[in-house]
Amino acid sequence: MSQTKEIPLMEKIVSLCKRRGFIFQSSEIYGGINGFWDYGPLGAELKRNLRDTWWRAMTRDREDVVGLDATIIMHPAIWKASGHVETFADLMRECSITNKRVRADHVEPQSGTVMRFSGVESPSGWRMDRQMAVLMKKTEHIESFRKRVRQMIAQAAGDAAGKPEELILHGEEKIDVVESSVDFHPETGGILTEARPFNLMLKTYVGPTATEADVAYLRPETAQAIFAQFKNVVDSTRVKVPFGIGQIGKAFRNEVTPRNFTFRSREFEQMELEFFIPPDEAVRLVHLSVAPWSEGADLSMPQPNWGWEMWHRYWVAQRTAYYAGIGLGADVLDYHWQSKADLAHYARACVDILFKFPFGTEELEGIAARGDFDLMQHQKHSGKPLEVFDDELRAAAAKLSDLERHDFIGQVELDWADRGKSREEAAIFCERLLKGFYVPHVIEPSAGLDRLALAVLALAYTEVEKMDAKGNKETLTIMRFHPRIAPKKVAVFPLLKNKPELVAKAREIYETLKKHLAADYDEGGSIGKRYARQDEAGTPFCVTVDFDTLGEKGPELKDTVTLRHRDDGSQERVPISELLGRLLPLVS
RNA sequence: GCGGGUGUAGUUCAAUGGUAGAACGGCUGCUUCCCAAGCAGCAUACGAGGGUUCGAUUCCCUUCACCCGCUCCA
Repeated sequence: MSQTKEIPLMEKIVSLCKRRGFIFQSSEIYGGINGFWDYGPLGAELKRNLRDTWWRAMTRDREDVVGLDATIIMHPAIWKASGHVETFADLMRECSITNKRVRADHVEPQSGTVMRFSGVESPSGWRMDRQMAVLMKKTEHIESFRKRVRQMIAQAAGDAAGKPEELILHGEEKIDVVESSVDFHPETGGILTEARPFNLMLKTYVGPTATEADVAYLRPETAQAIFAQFKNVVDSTRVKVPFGIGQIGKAFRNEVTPRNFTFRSREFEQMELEFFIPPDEAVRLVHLSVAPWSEGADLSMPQPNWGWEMWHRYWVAQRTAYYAGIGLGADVLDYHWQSKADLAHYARACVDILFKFPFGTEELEGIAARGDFDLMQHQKHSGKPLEVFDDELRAAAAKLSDLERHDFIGQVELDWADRGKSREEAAIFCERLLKGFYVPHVIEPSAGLDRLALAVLALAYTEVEKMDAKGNKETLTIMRFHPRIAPKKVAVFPLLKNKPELVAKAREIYETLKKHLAADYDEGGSIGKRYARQDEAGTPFCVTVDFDTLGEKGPELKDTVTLRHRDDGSQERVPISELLGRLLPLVS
């Protein structure tokens, strides 16, 4: 048994997920389907708990956020407005050696000699018998060309091919001389594949005819529905900026390479908040200045004079506190502030909250300050105004003198010019703003539920070495979930299953507890085995009914049970009547 | 999508051109049993399709899935 072959952590987690019913491969009996995963009984509970903690923290516990539950398939125009379809129109071609992708209409014409290799092999025995055509540029020396080809192949093949300089190229021959050809990759010179449309949106047809006119998409993010329903929410709920709309739901992406278990899958669940705030210009008009952010600023309570930057920081702090509340503390999280160059053109700032997964530190959530880009896009494409009206703003604007008004507009034009916006755009914005109207800006904390589930699984996974009764070393697995998110909160056992009095009492306790929290009942195997089973399920508490419970040792222990704690195995004696009161606060 | 690797009970592994064996887990029974105790018994697997062969889990091809590297990631 002490056969210690080191199995990577991720593999152990995947095994446990299957063994205990957290996560299964989708459609497994048919061989599985790439990029899709199912949650088993324990996983479904875990995911539901996570979903609930988010919903509670982001909507119910707040006065300024409301919820939405929109459809997965929406009007295709939404994806045109959002920019998602644009990529779809792109025809992409790939270098046939490195698979580097270029837009078909962006290939620069090149001239040179086309060389063909019939294969390559390395001293380690690796070989590739594929024919490869590569363009040798006019200015390129044959030796540096060969070196470059070897490097390309080595890189594309990864570790298997070994060192690039040791690769042996076979069957080199000149096959053509081309002038201004667009069939070779501008960087690598590798011959390009046929152009093909490239888009990560999953496509379907609405209606029975299934023609091009019926094309619709499964949403690649839940956010757009929130923008599309912005006006309805505003009109139906008396919300007032600043406020947010939260949504949890499935999204779909035709990922090129689903990887890392459930981390990148093709069907996944998002938890997104779009939090709408006034543009800084409106804040300045009403409050004369915008609160500047600096390190250590008080972010505990939103203030009326906050601009986008404070709001953005506020949400980073809120989300960090949320993660801490379910056991993901500062020690396992990291932050990546995107540089100006990485940012999408419309975004003002974006921070990724990262988790230290076994396969690397990867994104759990992105919190973006998106300006008014989204609502403006939908306003433009739908032709429906998505402005809000603000009495206070209009009153403040009305108080301005002509000179102050002029100065204000001038300042806005200057600021906007810095962000590449035209004077006309600034003028239209000012005109509306001074009448009390604006299109809200947005802060978007967007989290992946499946990623979060994977993170808490990885974090919870703990192995404990132990000597068994025979003196052999054995490894026990404990899933140390935060009690709030644990799939099962408590398990109830009779010490022995062949004593009807013990069983009856345990059943009675179980029936009572399960009305209030996710409970489990188990009488199979020895008591130690049952504890171990619950440890693997991550159940934080176990309750055992024994002979003392029945009063066999005297009246003072009658109607008390053993309460056993998962993380340290400690036990205490608790009256049955106090159980629920003890457990409920710990798990909710 | 490209290259490499891997597919055998629920899990981790073994063996074999003549249809598979273990450990753990699961189930049943016995046991005043508090941390995977013991005893007895039971069930469960060659990813899928095709080919070669008298016969394929084993060899070949295709396919699917998983892992790694590249690529992609609104």
